Amino acid sequence: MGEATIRDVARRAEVSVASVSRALNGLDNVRAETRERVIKAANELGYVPHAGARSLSLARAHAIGVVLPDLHGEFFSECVRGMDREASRRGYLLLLSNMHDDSDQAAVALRAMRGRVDGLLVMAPHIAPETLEHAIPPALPSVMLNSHADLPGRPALRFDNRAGAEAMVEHLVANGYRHIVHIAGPEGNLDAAQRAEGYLAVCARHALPPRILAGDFNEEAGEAAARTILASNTLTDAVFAANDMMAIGCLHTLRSAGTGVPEKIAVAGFDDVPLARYLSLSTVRVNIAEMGARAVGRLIDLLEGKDLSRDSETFTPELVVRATTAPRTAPKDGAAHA
Amino acid sequence: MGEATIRDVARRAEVSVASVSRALNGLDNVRAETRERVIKAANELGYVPHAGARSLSLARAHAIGVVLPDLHGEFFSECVRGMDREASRRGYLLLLSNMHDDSDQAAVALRAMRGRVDGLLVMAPHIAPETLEHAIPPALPSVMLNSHADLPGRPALRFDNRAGAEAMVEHLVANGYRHIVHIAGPEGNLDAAQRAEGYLAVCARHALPPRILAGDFNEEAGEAAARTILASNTLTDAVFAANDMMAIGCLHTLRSAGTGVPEKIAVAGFDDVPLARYLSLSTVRVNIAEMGARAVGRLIDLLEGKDLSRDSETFTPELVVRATTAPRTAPKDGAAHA
DNA sequence: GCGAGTTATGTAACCGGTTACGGTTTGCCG
DNA sequence: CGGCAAACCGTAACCGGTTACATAACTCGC
Repeated sequence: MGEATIRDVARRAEVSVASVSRALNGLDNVRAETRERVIKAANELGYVPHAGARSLSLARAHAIGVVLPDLHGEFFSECVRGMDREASRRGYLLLLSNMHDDSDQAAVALRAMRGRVDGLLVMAPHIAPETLEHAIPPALPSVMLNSHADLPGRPALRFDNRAGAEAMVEHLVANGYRHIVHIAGPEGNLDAAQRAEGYLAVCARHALPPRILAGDFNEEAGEAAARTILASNTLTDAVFAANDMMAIGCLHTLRSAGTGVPEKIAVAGFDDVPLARYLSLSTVRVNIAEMGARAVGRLIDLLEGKDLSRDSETFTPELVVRATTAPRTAPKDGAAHA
Repeated sequence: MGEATIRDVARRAEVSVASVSRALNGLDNVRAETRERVIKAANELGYVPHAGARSLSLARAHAIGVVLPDLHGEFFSECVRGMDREASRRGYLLLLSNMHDDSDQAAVALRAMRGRVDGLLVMAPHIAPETLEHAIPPALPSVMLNSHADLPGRPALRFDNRAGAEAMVEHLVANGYRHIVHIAGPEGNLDAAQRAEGYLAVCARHALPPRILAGDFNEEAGEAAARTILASNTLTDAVFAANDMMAIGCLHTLRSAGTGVPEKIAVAGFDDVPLARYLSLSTVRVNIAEMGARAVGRLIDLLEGKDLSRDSETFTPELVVRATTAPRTAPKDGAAHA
């Protein structure tokens, strides 16, 4: 039933287990003829080393644990794709574990990694730093992605949501929009909070009246926000949503209601999901795959002692201007939506 | 440096390692007072059991390996999302490994799983069955996803690409289209081949002239196909692409060239990516997340001896009719594109 | 107060690898 | 051919858990 073990190979090649180990791992203190006998026996038995046992005695698993929150669509796959690319390039496997917005469950997930992985990649923008610090096994090297604060000894990689949001709102202002509404992301989410901050900063800078509608990163929130905007009698000539999905929901609802975008109201999002291009939605692009790959790279450097600087890194997102924020054509301060 | 081991806990609680193991694993032959002492000691030391060692002695890793090809966007994330949901519900972790279209690399990836996972989930629509069978460690229970043929002893889950394609082409015929071109997927890909089969079957059934253009599942292939169609003087009133991305590329190029969709040429895809809805693209929906979850469920049943029927399952995809295949309005056999 | 029966605990083997250490061969030299 | 170093190889300990088995402690009935 069970697979062949190193002892089976040893028996068959008529050598000791030590020689088998040495031969298969390419150590040089093995006679060529012995090595061949071993390799032959291993092939005949279809021997595959038991990674678990190996990592136990080496204290090295050649795997890294990835703990992600519930990410949507592209975001998740891009992130994992980037990580996987770098990991497999450097001979590591990825152990995946979602953490469904629940910090107890997160702790369980993190503990389950002990003894299976050499390091951890943690993305938890919704969990408080002290909770997190307490949940991560202290001896596991780890790299944080987009998390709240820096944890001592663990480099953090994040993108500058605030700068991205500022760039977008500045762009709107430059294109003549003055009554810009922000659809916020979920409460307590760090990305969302930083994007809102950027929005507020630009409003303050230009003495524009800020207005924030609640949202949760889902399309429906964008639709609801659009209805609120249409129903209210507050002047609005642009909407900056905290992510693309909400922007898209908003865009659709506005257009369905006969409100031209961008003629009456401009719409902008954040993330640059593939859909955005097709809808000509102006947005802010974050190269999440690259960040994932970089995070894996950093972690492995750390594991292999190649990187002793535990510095954090910030990725600056890129403004992507498309048709939904075309320069305002109506009179400078003319009525948009009443 | 290293984390606390079970022996440290034993020492501190002044009991033997056996008692620690028993106490922490909830066995009942431990005095209540002893158990408390052990738990206290474990907490004080921040002890977390070493999963690798544990799985070595239990011969159970509580992890399952997932080997996927290079999937695009949503497809990948949906698949992994479904798997993760079911896996974490049942207390398993996912070990992820991409297999970049290269069968040697696939073999390496599969071997690396030995001794880390209890079973395997393999999606490899591009790898020959015999190669695959040879590459999978024979003692590892596994479930195949969308792979070529059935492998003995390993259940396969797949969706009925052929039926989906037939449904779509029948729909086109029912809506009055007679000159339907198919944009094929990559050579050697099973999904692609089956979709083409479905297309050919319906053409034969209605005595329509089949016409297949090469493609590779990427958007550019759809664009190229559109240009070919526009340039050729063969009559064409509908395009059925083997996946949505090619359909979308085709759609854009046709419209940019002033060819109305669906007035002049209808366009249909396969997969129902989120984009499809926004572009009103008719397509065929496959619930990949559900299939992933089901695959994990089957595998765990198999591992835990709950499912001894090694039957394969087929998921039937669902026809999603949208605007790009609206009923033909022009004269029954009028000129479409010359 | 003593033996049987029950329950709690400890000792040590084991899972499948790696590797320090010591022993045996081999090769080379004088 | 003796002697020594170098090369090769085997034995056994170890990684950190689990658990069969042996042993100790405790209960109970008489």
